[in-house]
Order: sequence, then C-alpha cells, then structure tokens
Amino acid sequence: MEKDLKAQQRAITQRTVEVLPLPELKRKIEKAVKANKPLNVKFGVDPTSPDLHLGHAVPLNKLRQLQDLGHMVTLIIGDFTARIGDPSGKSATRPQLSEGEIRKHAQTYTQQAFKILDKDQTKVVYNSSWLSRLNFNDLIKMAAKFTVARLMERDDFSKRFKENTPIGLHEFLYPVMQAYDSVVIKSDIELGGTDQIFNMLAGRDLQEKDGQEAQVVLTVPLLVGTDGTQKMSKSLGNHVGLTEPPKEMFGKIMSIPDSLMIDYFKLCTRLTDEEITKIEKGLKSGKLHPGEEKRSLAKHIISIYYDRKQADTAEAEFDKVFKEQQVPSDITEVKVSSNKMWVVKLLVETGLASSNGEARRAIQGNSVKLNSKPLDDVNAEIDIKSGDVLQVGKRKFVKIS
RNA sequence: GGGGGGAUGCCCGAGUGGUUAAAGGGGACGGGCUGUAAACCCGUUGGCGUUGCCUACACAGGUUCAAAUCCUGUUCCCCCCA
Repeated sequence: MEKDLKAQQRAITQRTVEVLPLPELKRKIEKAVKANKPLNVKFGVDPTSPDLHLGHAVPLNKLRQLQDLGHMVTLIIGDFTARIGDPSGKSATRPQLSEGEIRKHAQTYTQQAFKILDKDQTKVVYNSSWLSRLNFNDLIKMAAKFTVARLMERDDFSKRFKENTPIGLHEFLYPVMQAYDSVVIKSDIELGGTDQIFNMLAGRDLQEKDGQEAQVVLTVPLLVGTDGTQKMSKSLGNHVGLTEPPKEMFGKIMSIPDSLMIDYFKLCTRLTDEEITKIEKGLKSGKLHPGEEKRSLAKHIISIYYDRKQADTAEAEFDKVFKEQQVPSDITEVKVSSNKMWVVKLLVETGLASSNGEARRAIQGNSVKLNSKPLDDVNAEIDIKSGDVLQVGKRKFVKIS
C-alpha cells in the first residue's frame, strides 16, 4: 500500500467532483495506512445493459486507481435492484428486466470491467444474496428511516411529480436498498457518478443508524456522450463501447465536439494532470490544432483497450476514408440474389436502406455511390458484379461478394 | 368511492367533420462549409417499382357521402374531492 498519506489523499480526490465529507476520508486513509488494512471501496452497478462504454469506464478507472494505491474494491452486481431500476436522473419509470437477462448482463459486465480493474483486488458480490432474504418487516423498519419529504427533494422525483409523470412506490425503495448494500458489505468509501449522490448519502445514514462508521462518498463526473449534450448512454446512441473495434472508436471520438475534449482527456485517458493542462493551454492559445489533439485523444483511448499499433491502424483507416475519400479496407461483404437489379431493391437487399422509400430518398438526396460513382436515377437497373462497392453517405459501405 | 381532464408521427406539440400523410419545434439522417468539431445554410423524415395506391392520430365498434376531429365501450395516465 502507498504509505504517503498526502499522496494517497491527492490521488483519491483527483478528478472527483465531491468528497463527502473530506475530513472523514483523511481519517480513514490514516487509519488504513497505519493498520496496513486496505479500505473497502464499494461500487454498485445495475446490470441493465450488456455493454460497457466509456461512461462506465470513468468510475472504473477511478477504482483502478484506488486499487493501485492498495485498496480493495467490492463490486456489487445489483441483480436485485436491477429489477426495480434506478430512478436517478430518469424521467420515467424503467422497464423491469427478467432474471435471465440480468444474469447474462452481469456476466458480460464483469468480463468487460476486468479490462480495467485488477481481479485480485476485486470482490464481486450479488445484492440479491442479501436483499432477497429480507422480509416485509425488515423493509418497513428500513423504510421508516427515510421521509417522503427527503426523497422528494431529489430533482428527478420532484420534477416527475410536478410534470405529472407517475412515480412508482417501488422507486422510492431504490435508495433504501442501495443504502442497505453499504451496511451489509460495511463499505468505507462508495464511489459513483454525480447522479448517485442521493443514493450514496442514504448509505451513510443507514450505516450510522446501524451503528457502523459511515462510508465516505466519492463522486466522479458523468461523461457526456458523443452528441455533446447528454450523459453517455447506450439507449441514447451517443456512446463509445469498450468492445467496439478500434476503427469505430476512432471515428466516434473524432466526432465529439471540441468543447468536450478536455473532459475526455481527463476522464478517459491516463494522462497526468500536467500533460492535460498543457494541452488545454495549447488549445486555448491556438498553438495546438484541435483536430490534431482529438486524434491524439482517440489514440490514447484506443491504446487502453487495444494497443498503440491498433490505434495507429485505426487512424490510418480513418484518413483513408475521410481524408482521401477512399474505400475502407474491410467492408462487410454481402451476397446478392441476382446480378441485375433495380437500384432501390439493391440498397434494401444489401441492408443499406431499410425500406424502398428510404432507398429512394437516399438516391434522390445524392448520397448513393457505386464504385465511387454517384447514382442518381431512382429507376435504374444495375448490373452487379462481385467486388463492386456500394456506398450510402460517407460511412456506410458494402461490398458485393 | 365521487367528479373532471387527457392519449396525435422517434419526442414535444398544433389541429375540433372535408383542401390533413397531418402545422411548428426538437432529434435523426443526407448534402454544403470544415478538422467526420461547433455555428450556419439546404434537403429528407409511414409503406408500396410512387403523377397513383395502401396503412395511420391509444384500442374496439358506431354515426356520416366524408372522421384525428362526433357517439358508445375498453385500456392507460393525470387532476380535484373523500
């Protein structure tokens, strides 16, 4: 374990939004170092989506950093809570998942999370193993420790209430359960995105009422998605998946707004504060070109999940397609039912358009090319041979096999 | 338990008998400009081999030459009173 208290503290609080409360964190660190006993860091995830993206990676990176300092992570798979769905930041009740889905998601989740976390310093637990054993009595006792007024202070709830969208009673119970998780695992620190503050503070309350030492709450920023406005999430389609091919990652990262670059550097790469400050200053003064820095950002990120070489390949591929307007090297190949076909049908059959209407519109909108030559006749009958490359827009390609 | 209001396309939202595949906005997609950035400009945004036809305004029926618009029932949501 890192013995230097100052270094510990600096590292733990680095790139976080809030530490609640800071003095307690100092105390905990001191105690841990003195006794050479790692802190138990709680991190809860709801296995609601099977794929992790850069947004999930933000807290995971932080956890890894804590592990590198010598601490233990307890990764709680919220297989029980997932059945409810965290209301945090949501404007509507979430659909409830089936047990089968949850199991499956949990598996891919941990698999992907270990791309970042250290297995030896991680304990994986499922909260159904204790939550499902509680009876109504236990629940009432716990629920009595929270007030409706307190719950309604939450932005998401009060907003939904004001807007007349329904709030399920079970959603009120979500923070209660998450808090109970903290009691069960006796966490020292709970880490989460800023949207988790309420739930995590509830954990402190419950621990205290249970006679335990309360956990310290550590929040990390929420990563904004590639659209530049909303929190990264798969359902909004603004995510960069951790298992996506390097080429895709590169393209997506290049499309983020400039204003997001520094955030991404801070939250998604392993560059030091000094390095990032240098880039930030360079960009501000105009010494550095944003396009170039974004490339470097993309390569840094890809190198974490793949390696430098594949990052470079992704960049070269990107240039080929977008700078030199050439055809990418690995295009999906598609079989076609006939070698002479109506253009519109061809686009639908190759999957480049989902309906005849869409295909027509694409042609009329001048975005369809066959072997880099524009097609503009909606009624054209086309001779197709193997190896022909069909293109819609700038990035959808298909090769006829 | 009683009374009232509402459900429109991906989302928000206009439309209260015919000229409405449904205004407007957002989003998305395509094009231009660029650095696949932002901003801005233009176009598209139910299906169909498409100057036409079909399906659509919660669901199921009905009135009418004609219904998103009127009537009845069903489902869901909201509000007020208890």
